[in-house]
Amino acid sequence: MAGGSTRAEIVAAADRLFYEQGYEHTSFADIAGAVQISRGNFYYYFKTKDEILDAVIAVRLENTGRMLDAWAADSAAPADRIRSFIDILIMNRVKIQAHGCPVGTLCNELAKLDHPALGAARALLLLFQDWLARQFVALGCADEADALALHLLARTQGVATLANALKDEAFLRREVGEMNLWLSLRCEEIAACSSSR
Amino acid sequence: MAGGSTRAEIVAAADRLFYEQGYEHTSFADIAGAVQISRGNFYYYFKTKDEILDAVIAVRLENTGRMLDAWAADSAAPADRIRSFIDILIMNRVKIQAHGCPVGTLCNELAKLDHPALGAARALLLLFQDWLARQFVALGCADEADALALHLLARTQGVATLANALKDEAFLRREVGEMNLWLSLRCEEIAACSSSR
DNA sequence: GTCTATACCTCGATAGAC
DNA sequence: GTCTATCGAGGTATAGAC
Repeated sequence: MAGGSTRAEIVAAADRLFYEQGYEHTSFADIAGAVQISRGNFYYYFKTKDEILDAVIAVRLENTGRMLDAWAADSAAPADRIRSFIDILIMNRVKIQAHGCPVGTLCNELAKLDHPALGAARALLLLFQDWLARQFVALGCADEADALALHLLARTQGVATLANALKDEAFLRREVGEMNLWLSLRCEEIAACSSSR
Repeated sequence: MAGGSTRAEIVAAADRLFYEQGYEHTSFADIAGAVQISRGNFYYYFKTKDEILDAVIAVRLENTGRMLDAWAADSAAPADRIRSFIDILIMNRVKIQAHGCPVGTLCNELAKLDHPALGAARALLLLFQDWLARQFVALGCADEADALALHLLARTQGVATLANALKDEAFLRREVGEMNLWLSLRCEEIAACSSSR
């Protein structure tokens, strides 16, 4: 259907522009221009700017869920799955250096604007947290799974923030190495602990 | 002098509002309203919005420098000085949960806007990095001092981002504990290494 | 479903009286 | 040094022709 495709195009363009320029800095004219439609037509699909933000967050939730499913399908071992998560910093290093983490920077901006959609954006973080926590449970750290998930999430956020501010790829790669090392040490501890039982 | 004080008041109000609401979301009317002067008078002190941003960053650089000097004066031991840095997350926890890290969120926003002042904002991060690196050198980790400084800086940024997005004080306190533990382990390693020499 | 035209507001910025 | 008045640009949002 042509209508469904136009709507999807608008959301995709808004998704990209909100990431690259920020939510508030992106105008309807910017989005309409990117999709090559008129502003009037734009309003046929979305009445307010908040509506399109909700749609963008919803589509990001879907895409993130699919990505996590793919990582789970690619690797059976929980440690390898967690490494897939850490490696997004490398995979997306160019965009991260240019625009930061899409999730972290959005939450950041919405918090400043005191925007009601912060709750929805927060769900994106919780999606990652829940998925990571499940991997840590499978790894044998049930007691601290949530804390470990948040710890790793925080470290990736910090690396993304500094990589963006300093445009320092060597730093980014070094920190990814540190995170993988941290994970390996955790795995060794668990192996030692369970074999001594 | 009354003139100098008005200017300082404008910068102080802009500093606070840029932190709380973001740079772009804060209008001249907001700042003028906070200082209780007219918009016209505002332009007597600052011709453009970029000018007041530069002034805010300059005053933040001064204040940060003073804070670092105070920490150095308070503690002779480099490890204790580093702990002073880590503890700002606790000291400023309420504001961090509400508005994030003043430095990180500003760099974030300026990167999205592709704003020329990003370079100046980056100097704020480098001020922290240099100071932390000097403490790590004094601690006996000269070879990796810069990397350790950036690592710690990244972790505080990540904690601030998540604490802001999730409004989770328990997480913030837990991560501060982890960072202090990490520092203690580093100190033990150094002590063991130098005694075995 | 897509367009043009436009209302209405707030923004950054200027001019000039006092 | 402080004010009022105002400009032009650009923002969100609406009305209505096609």
